[in-house]
Amino acid sequence: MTDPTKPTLLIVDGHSLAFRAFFALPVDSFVNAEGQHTNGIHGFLSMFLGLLRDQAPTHVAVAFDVSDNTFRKQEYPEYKEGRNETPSEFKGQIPLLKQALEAMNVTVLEKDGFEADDILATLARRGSEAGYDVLVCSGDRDAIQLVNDRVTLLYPSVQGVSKLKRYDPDAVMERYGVPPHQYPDIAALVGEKADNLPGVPKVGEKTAVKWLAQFGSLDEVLAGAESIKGVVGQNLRDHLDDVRRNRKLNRLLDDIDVPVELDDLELGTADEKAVRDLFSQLEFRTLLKRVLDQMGGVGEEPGESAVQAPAPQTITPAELAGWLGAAEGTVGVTVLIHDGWPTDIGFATTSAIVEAGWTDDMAAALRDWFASDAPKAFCDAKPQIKALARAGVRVEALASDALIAGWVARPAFPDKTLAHLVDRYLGEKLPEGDPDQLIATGASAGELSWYTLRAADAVFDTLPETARAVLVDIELPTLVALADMELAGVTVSHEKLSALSQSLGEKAAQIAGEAYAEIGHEVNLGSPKQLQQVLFEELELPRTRKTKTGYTTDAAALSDLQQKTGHPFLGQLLAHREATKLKQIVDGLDLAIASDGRVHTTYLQTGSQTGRLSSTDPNLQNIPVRTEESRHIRAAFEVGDGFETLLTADYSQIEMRIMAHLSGDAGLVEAFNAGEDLHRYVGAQVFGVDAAEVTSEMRSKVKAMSYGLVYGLSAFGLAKQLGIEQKEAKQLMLGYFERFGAVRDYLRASVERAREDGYTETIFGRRRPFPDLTSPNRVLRENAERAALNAPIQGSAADIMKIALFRIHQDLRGLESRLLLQIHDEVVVEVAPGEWDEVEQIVRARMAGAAELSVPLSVQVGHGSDWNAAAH
DNA sequence: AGACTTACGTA
DNA sequence: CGTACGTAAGTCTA
Repeated sequence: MTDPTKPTLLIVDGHSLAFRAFFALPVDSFVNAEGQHTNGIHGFLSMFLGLLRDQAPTHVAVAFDVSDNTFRKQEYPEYKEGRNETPSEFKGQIPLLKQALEAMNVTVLEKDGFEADDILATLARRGSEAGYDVLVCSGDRDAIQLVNDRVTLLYPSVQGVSKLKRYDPDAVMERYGVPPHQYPDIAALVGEKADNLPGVPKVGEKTAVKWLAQFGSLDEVLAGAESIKGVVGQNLRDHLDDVRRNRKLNRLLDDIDVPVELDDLELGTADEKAVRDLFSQLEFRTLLKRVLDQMGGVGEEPGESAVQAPAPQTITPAELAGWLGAAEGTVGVTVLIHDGWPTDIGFATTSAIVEAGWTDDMAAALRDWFASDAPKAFCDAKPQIKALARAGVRVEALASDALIAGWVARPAFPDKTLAHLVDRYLGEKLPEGDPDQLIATGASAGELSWYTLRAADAVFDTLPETARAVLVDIELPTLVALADMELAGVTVSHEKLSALSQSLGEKAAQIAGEAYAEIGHEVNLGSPKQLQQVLFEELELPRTRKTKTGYTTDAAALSDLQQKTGHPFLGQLLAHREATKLKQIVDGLDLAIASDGRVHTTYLQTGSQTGRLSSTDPNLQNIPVRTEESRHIRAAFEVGDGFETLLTADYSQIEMRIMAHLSGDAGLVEAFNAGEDLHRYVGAQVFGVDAAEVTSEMRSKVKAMSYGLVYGLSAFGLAKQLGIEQKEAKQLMLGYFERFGAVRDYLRASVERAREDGYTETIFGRRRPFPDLTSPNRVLRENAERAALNAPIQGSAADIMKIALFRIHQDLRGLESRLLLQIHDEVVVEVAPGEWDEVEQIVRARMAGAAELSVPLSVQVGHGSDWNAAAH
């Protein structure tokens, strides 16, 4: 590479390379908890560290442009005009990059009135005169002119910033056909679009090289312009001044006053504390490790380099209780599972690892410790806690779950595995198994526990105070409740479902037959593509809203078409859709009934960006309820054997109440405190009539408006939903805000606040980053605005329900009754004989008391032998 | 087989 | 041009 006896000076164009890195790395994958984009910084530093490692420079400097106000701009005001605006996600990365370089004790240079390339040129000259090997790293082609026997250019290739092409004089000759000092002549003739320097029309590299070879120099080309034939010759003659101007502007100044001595650029060691602080804020784990490894020098934290896990000791049941009793601090735990049952177990402190296969003796030896208040850290605790529970081991004192901590930190990009967390937060590699080996060759249960413990700590350290409270006071207790709910499952009647499935199937078949008769042939009614053929080409119905691949056939559009044309096929299609959809849900549900006659969903605690749960396999949070027919499905959810009844409890208008609380809108707060029918009350206010005079039409309008508010509904959307003119919708909104203006003020202020902070926060401190709020892209920005408007409201509701949920779960200890389901604002409890009164009291108190708002939390409770009956 | 698209169920 | 999810079927691509 470079001569080891000579000092090597590396000079880097910071701005141009960070900008290339910005476009090379996915912008959305590099966002820290504050919403700061970091892809340009990350990409630059990664490349920079690679340079330090591979080129081993002894002296280093990174140069930046200060502003657009350069001597070139003064000479030619159009210089660099017409460029696209710098993406907002990139702005703000440069100051942080400079901070990072300064923390690494790398000299950062900039000079008012000049570009980074001029600093590069000056230092390259001074370095080569002083006998250094000089490496110039820039993404600007003008830097090619700096190449000579002592100066090599490293130029990023199109594949990305990490691949740098070396240009020495021979390489320049080979690529451009001229020696380096002549490259600006080519550039002057061809022009540079990025700098808004037009060249000679129709002249490209080929022609420019030919002329230079022919005439010897640019001056001679210009002098001999008369002799060049054809259109290009004329073009050249017409643009002589442009070429001269280009050549003047693309000459890099190698004698500007850079107030630094070469000795000052000697590469030192990083300021470890500064690097740690900044990289922790930027959430750069891997880079932190690389910096400390490469530039660490003194003061490395003990243990930091010793990332080798302690050797795992296989332990006997007899020894285990003693080991656990002696362990200090939080213990990392990993339960390996097969078919829901434990197969292996491992424990780790920061300094020791023990592990063993799962046996009954082991279970007996563990039971007391797991039930004790000794703190335990898991990674993805829920399935492990469930497996332990199946084996008769109850887990108390869940101190951390690394996976959930990672989600609380970054709800948009939750790390899915321990390996991700170890990589991101520890900057280490989790030993990987060979997937071809039948027996795992990767980390053992004990080793996984060791990584889990350290990763959980590392994630926790990055969390802001409020997020720590969310994790510890809300998420972890919720997790324990969810594990029990999943284990319990809910009884679903196979008999009811198969009867339903059959009748829905017959209904669908009959409707399909009628539909085929209507259009004269069969068609796959489930195929949007075939339906488009039928609707818009055969039947020649008016086209609907466009989709990516054609025209939509969704229910709203079909109803609309039906209104317009009255074509019978449309009604048949809609009815068929409904029947098949229901049948599909029924069949899916039936298939999910386990051997105990119950359906056990899995709640994803890290599945949403707002803080809500989601439910999968099967999803029990979207069981139909709206139509009469669909309620038969809910009727198949029954109280289980040995229990007396199902209890359902749901919050009334919880999101509107939260909005009343957050906005402090006197009218809305009063509406809730009045305790009447909310929409009737609001309707009376908006339409200026007595509550008794609010018609059902008025009521449904304000109801739609109220709900829409929470989602950032526009007049357009409101009009569409209510089937009214946009003008009327606008009037409705105006009337609404006349009475409830503080709501609008709150919503606006809340989005503005989020734009400044880069994130939203719920009442309980759960944060969600919104980097797109400052995007220049209107669609992205407005989408982010609506989501940011909704996030604190939906998220606060989720927080409240979680708090209620785990408190109910705790209160139900000692009773036989148990929680079964959570559907966002509703819970379902299976009540044991004789426990109704107590259970109802617990549920009401815990739900109503989950948060102290300026309006009451109203809870509706019902009971019945099935879910449908209980809902009334 | 896996990714994408469309459609649709819930709060 | 209404937020947050999960599932299934059809269709396209490898």
